[in-house]
Amino acid sequence: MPTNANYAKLSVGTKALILSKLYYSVLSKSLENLDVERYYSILFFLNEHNGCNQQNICNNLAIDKTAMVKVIDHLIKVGFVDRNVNPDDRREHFIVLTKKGLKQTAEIVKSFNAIDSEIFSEVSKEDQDTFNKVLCQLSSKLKELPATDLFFNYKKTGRKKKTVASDKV
Amino acid sequence: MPTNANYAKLSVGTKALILSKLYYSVLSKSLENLDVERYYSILFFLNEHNGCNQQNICNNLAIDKTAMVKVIDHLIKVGFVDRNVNPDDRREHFIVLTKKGLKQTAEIVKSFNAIDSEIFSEVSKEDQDTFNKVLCQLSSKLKELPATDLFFNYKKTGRKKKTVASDKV
DNA sequence: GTAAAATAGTTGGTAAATATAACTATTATC
DNA sequence: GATAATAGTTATATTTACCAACTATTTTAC
Repeated sequence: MPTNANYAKLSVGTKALILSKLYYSVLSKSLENLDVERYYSILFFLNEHNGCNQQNICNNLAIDKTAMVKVIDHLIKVGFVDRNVNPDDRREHFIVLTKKGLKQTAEIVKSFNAIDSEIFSEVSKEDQDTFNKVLCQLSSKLKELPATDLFFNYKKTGRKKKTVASDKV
Repeated sequence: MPTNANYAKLSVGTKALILSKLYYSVLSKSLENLDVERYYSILFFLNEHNGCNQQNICNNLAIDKTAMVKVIDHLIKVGFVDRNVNPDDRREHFIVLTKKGLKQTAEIVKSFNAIDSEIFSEVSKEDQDTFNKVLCQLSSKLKELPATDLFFNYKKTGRKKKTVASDKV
């Protein structure tokens, strides 16, 4: 019983969530031999932005900064990164991959790339470009969406929610 | 400092995860007045498949069945659904929306649709079709990916992972 | 017809993710 | 110099994810 018809009816948010679950499931299977079992996207990001601060990772990967503290703590514990105070702005802590972190992150990057090229292998270049363009557009749209304005028909509580930093994804 | 360049470099799995986070953040803000604060995708699915069994929801939304038990327990507690044993196959439990569940699920469906149409509003019909087609292709590809074959360069542990049901998303 | 396998669901435990509020330290702004 | 803003931390509570082991029921194979 194939359920492509069921799938098509889902919201794009739900389809994206399903895709990410399937993706990370495959990814983690392919990386079982590493010394971390998760945080792959963070290490992937660090590979491109080695030495950035924690807030930067949070903004680019849509991760809460209080969660990031524990993630970095863990990555320090397993010897993947160091946390260095920026002498020019002592509020900032630079996150730097160690030699071990760099080595294993290279494996992570390879796996990410291998999965991407595998699952896109039968998609035309044009369709890939369109897909990526729309994906980016949707995220941009969502970031600027003032939910309380759009959904005028729902009564709002007085609750405040988190703000969005300027360099967020 | 816009980070579209950073975003573009991420894997499709990570981009999808970010999209889903942004999406559900907007969604939950728009539905703060309801008697549930999550499980929206499950209620959305039930709206189309009222009376299906738990496994069916799991397969279509890529949710673990042990997690589903607790979700359904909660939805029963807040009066959104009933859990009825199928007399023809007493292993199966049908999940049926109550009158209250139907009413509030209608609001959820409205919100899902409102967000989708809002964020797709500036995307051409052709691009929408391409996007959805590729999204579906990627999920299908991921489901059939035998990670151990793809990543021949990684040593495998003896661990077994979960199997994939035939009607999974 | 019965044993074995498969399926649907449940339980319990562990670890991790998520969210929030309150907090320190530091720097920027007025 | 007071105030606000920023980067990060701590603490807490809830939810989720994952897995192994389990019951109950139905299907399959011999």
